[in-house]
Amino acid sequence: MDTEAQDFDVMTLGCPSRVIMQRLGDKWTPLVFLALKDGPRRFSHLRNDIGGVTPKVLTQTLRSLERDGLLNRTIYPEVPPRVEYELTELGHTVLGPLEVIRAWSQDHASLILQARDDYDERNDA
Amino acid sequence: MDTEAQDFDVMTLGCPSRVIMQRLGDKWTPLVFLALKDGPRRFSHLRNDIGGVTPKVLTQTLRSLERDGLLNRTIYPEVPPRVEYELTELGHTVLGPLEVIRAWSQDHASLILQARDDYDERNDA
DNA sequence: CGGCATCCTAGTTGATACTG
DNA sequence: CAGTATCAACTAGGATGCCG
Repeated sequence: MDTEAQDFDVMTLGCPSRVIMQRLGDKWTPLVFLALKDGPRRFSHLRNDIGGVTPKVLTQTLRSLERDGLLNRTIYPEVPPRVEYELTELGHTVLGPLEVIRAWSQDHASLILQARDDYDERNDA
Repeated sequence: MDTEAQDFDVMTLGCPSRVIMQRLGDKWTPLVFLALKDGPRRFSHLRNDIGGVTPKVLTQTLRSLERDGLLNRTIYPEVPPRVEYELTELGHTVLGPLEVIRAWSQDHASLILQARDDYDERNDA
């Protein structure tokens, strides 16, 4: 079958692709992806990797991503319990785009910080 | 001069680069960038291009981006007033990363939508 | 035309404590 | 260990109306 995916346009109000894009950009999603890029990780591992995340919010984020088919959650019936999260095939395809954003952010952070200082100085000094 | 930019790590709580990344991912920022990619645009033009944005939020977004040095605001002293927004050089460098995200979102929207349906059906039908 | 001021709501985030 | 429950902000976002 052909793609016909170009009905989607993020500029249009209510277009699903816009919601998708927003999910990618939310506060914790990119960080979860980056934490999972090298393979499966346990809950507590993720919590440690992602500075400042609380268990509740981490759970929420993971659930959303699981729902969207971007990662899998595997429960190992052991004592103590073990749960692993792993990117799906679809999830792996986001890694590239996200890395680009991450790189840009890290590379230009100091420039932007300075632009802010300049702006603030000009406008209320 | 050398880069020394690698002090920044989005995984670290409080790292500025994380804030930057979040700004890129907020609700309207990417859409503003995409609306400005082909050159300067007026306020009302942007408002029309970006489905669902209110004037207040558009203004807020534009101000933030101006403060971050990503776009310039030019006032033409005419009657009626004309104000144009244009990406700065720095602003143009985000366009690439953002287009990648946009493309991914539009290309995979239907897959994700379906994953959601499947998930919801499995879990509460 | 291009905003700003005001008020308001509704969803998100967070701190803390507790459980299977 | 891997969450859930509860409660308390917080604040982004929206509706409306006025001004230079």
